[in-house]
Amino acid sequence: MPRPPSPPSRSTSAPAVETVDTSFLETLLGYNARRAALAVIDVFLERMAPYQLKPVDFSVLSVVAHNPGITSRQLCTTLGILPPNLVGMVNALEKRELILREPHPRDGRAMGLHLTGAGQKMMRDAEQTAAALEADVASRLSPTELRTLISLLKKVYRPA
Amino acid sequence: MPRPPSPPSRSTSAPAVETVDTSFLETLLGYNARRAALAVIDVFLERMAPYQLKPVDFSVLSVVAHNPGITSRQLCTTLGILPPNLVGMVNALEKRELILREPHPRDGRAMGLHLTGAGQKMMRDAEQTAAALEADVASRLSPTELRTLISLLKKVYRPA
DNA sequence: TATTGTTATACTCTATAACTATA
DNA sequence: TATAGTTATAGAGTATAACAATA
Repeated sequence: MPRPPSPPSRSTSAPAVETVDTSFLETLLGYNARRAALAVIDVFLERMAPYQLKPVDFSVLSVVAHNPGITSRQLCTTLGILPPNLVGMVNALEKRELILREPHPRDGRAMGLHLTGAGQKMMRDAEQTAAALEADVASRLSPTELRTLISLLKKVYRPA
Repeated sequence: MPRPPSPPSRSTSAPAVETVDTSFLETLLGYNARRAALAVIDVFLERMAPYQLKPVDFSVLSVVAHNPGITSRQLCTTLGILPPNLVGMVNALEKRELILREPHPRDGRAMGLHLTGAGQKMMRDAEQTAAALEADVASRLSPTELRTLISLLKKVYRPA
């Protein structure tokens, strides 16, 4: 198992490190996926600030919007959030009158989650903003490249 | 601004929510990139457990391995870590005798970071394990698709 | 005056155990 | 008994301010 090129021999008068070599990390999918996700999230935080929504809040509201009556448990499973950690988020969103809990029609233990009128109105704008912001972040990709990228990402994390 | 198909009319005897619809979130690059990154990281944590390396530790060691003499400041800039948060990591890696601090040749304030012999030996195995693990996670992608995916991700987060 | 490394500290995120009320 | 929602709490991860030594 050969070690490729001999290291830059630190014992010379070489200037320690001038330009940092990250070529190995850049061969790793995990490294690149994380950097890309963080880049998008940075812009997300800026542009969604007017709505006071962080990515998790947005995900919760969006899933509730498209699945009225969904239970907390279902939300947790879908988004990979642990139940104790969801409670605070839902409480906060309820205090902001964007979301509300109603008794589940057939399970006395569960609560169905719904958007309020204000919540629905806000999410229409917020989802549009999110889509626009992503298009900006991915502006160096053609529409076809973006579709390819998303489809390949799904292949990585999707169960089947 | 029309609202597409009428909602599943919760007021009927409909079963609240049966299958959760995440189709909107799945159109978002940020959502998909984050899910994919988390999927890779999960497997990373399992398979790198024998080395007792979390993703950050691995990144630090890998960059030091390929850039002997690099300063803490350079490491922080490269990996997006804040200086106060790097201190503890380097201390821990130093205590494990994988890394060591040496005075910088030309800057009395700075310390150059280097891998120990044990650190170099371990990272040769660890980097091989990381590459193998990623190939497994991306097993549903062809080699060409994986190359495409990584190249598109770089286009998203890279400065230029 | 500016920068490197560091300490102290606070805030957020994520994780575990255990309780209650319903099933 | 098992599950939904909740509480309390612990542990990572991430953030800012400030200081000593050196540039």
